[in-house]
Amino acid sequence: MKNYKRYLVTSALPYANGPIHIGHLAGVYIPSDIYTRYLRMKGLDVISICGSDEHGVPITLKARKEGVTPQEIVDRYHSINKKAFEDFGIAFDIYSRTSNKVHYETASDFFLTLYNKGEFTEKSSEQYFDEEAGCFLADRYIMGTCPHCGNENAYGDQCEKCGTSLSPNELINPHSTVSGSKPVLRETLHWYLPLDKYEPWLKKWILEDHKDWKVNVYGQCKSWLDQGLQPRAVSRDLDWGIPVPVDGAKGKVLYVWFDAPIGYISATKELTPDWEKYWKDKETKMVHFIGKDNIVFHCIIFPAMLKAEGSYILPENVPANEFLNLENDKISTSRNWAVWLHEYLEDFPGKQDVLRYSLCANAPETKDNDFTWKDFQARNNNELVAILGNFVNRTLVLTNNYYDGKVPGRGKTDSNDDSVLNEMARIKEYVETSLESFRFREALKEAMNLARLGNKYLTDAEPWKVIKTNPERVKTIMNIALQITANLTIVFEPFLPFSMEKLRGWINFNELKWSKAGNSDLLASGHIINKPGLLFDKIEDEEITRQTDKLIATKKSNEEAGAKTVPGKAVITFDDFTKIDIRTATILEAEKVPKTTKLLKLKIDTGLDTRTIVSGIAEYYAPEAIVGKQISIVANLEPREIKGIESKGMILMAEDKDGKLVMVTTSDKVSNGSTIK
RNA sequence: UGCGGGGUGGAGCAGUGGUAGCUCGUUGGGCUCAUAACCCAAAGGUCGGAGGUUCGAAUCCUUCCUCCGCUACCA
Repeated sequence: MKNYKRYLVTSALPYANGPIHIGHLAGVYIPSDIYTRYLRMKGLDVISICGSDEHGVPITLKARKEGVTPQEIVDRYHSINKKAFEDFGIAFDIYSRTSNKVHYETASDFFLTLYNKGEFTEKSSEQYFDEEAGCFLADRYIMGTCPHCGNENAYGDQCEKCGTSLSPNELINPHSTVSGSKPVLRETLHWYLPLDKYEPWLKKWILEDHKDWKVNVYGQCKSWLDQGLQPRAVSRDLDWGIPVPVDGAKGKVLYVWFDAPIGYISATKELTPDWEKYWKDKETKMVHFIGKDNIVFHCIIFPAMLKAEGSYILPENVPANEFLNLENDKISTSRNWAVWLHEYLEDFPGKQDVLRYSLCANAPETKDNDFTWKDFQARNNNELVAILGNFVNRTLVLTNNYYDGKVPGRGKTDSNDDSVLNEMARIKEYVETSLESFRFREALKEAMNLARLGNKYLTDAEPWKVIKTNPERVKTIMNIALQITANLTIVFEPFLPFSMEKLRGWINFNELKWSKAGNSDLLASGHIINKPGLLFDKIEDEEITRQTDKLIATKKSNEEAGAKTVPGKAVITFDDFTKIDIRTATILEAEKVPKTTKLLKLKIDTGLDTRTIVSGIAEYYAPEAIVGKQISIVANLEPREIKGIESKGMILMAEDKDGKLVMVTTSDKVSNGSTIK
């Protein structure tokens, strides 16, 4: 393993439009915190960088919705999240923000360097422009009718009703959410980073030189590289963000994905005047902690930017985690399906380490995992209380009883003593190896094995019995139990900093050097320990029930919200209505469109003609079951090509609130082509 | 749909060719220093299904099913 002079650890910048939840913690911030705490304990030169990502369209939308400025939004969540991290002991050296002056300068300079080196290509394209407001509209600023489900409040990038992703020019009757006017297409110029140019280099750098990356990360990169990279726009027409620092770029800002990772650099600048040695010296090891949604930015785009700039180092590893679910359901901010950090601390004050422990022990390192309150309780009661807390308690109580809190001297050891002491040293190595390779779950389990070892040692040695026959021997036993306790404060420090601080206070021990772990003489004979308390408390069923009830209530209110029928549409004239040619028809043939999940190709008799219609009903109707059925169709809809088949018309379907489709038919059989009015 | 990542005892996971392992839970026993905590033992798996390669497969190949993420068809 190469030895580096210093470490630069970055954690994904949380987006400042909402609070932090357990998914963020488990995926990114707990691993990065454990890693940096460990490196610091080794006495290495390490800095941990994070901050709020404060640009981008969703923040401006949220601001508009609440009638405040974007700055107010980011100020709010920046301080909430900064505090949440502090409260949980996530020890960044700096928690900065991308609305800082130093970040504006850094990002502008970065852009200019690439610009002057001719690394960008320029291209103009047609985008929607709001003539009343006098600005270009980002996708999210355009609303209109969803061509799929008829929802009149679909956004330019996605319809939130049916989940379809859209592009603005697909919307029917698009209108600007800024002024309400109908936008027009207008030419606009943007700068692109030609990722394709870096493809050969990226292929070598990742696919050949970094085979050691986690399989999910490597696989995702390989997939992108195999498909071929496209130039990517680095600017947007928007007024919230960092202005593009060149002439003729009025009203244009850096695209948020370009500006955000540079935030790592500017935060470092803000932290130390020595920032360049962390970013530009090959002796620095840079590690990005992120979630799986961020892989492409940190493994492909940001490295390409750094490479294009030329003077920066590249990440040595990008240990991305998968996602955490909550009680079998995706965590979702908008559905309030989450455990928010600030709420957790209100319900479980002082129990940061319990959450840290259960999230790390169940971290989604190789696949999506599920957080359940029952598991949380079990981890606390059966592991933290029963194994770690109990061992510490047994040891300290016995020491106080027998020796009045004075560490007894160790006499001659027997073979069992020796093997326990050797095992202690070996556990340190295991924890270390696991941490170095970003296997935090495993590292934590190994650390817990030290407490298990201690429990077993006490039970085997039975000092409470031996004290009656051979008090000298008990001194040795208790000395060893106390050495194990002192060791626990070191190996658990990265994982459970709050509890270990408590424990160090009880045993008057403040040696936080990783190199001391495995040492069997941490507490000298005669060393005085204090009266202990309990390291962890049991969590009763009622507390867990309160949490699950809370979630059940959330689910219920979501269902009620979802059960609302689609809002009514605007009034139309009778003329409008008569334009629609609705008639009965019969399905003659039906077959599945190959390589699709939802599409059926139908041949139908409309009374006027026989025609083909492609319909997205395959999930609800089997082809053979619907041949011969009489249905209703819109006969005069503009033909459209779907998966290479021309579809002439649309079959009427009733869609209920969970998206189930049911055919609209007549109650009695009528002849094909009967009009419906 | 395409691509990526998963599917291993009740739960959560490890295990990339050589007798299937860990933590928790369960059952039985022991101990009493300890927050009914601790220690020992046992039960529990045809390693998603089906084919194949091999002396030998959870592990390699083919194919299918299924879950998650990104992506795509719903006129």
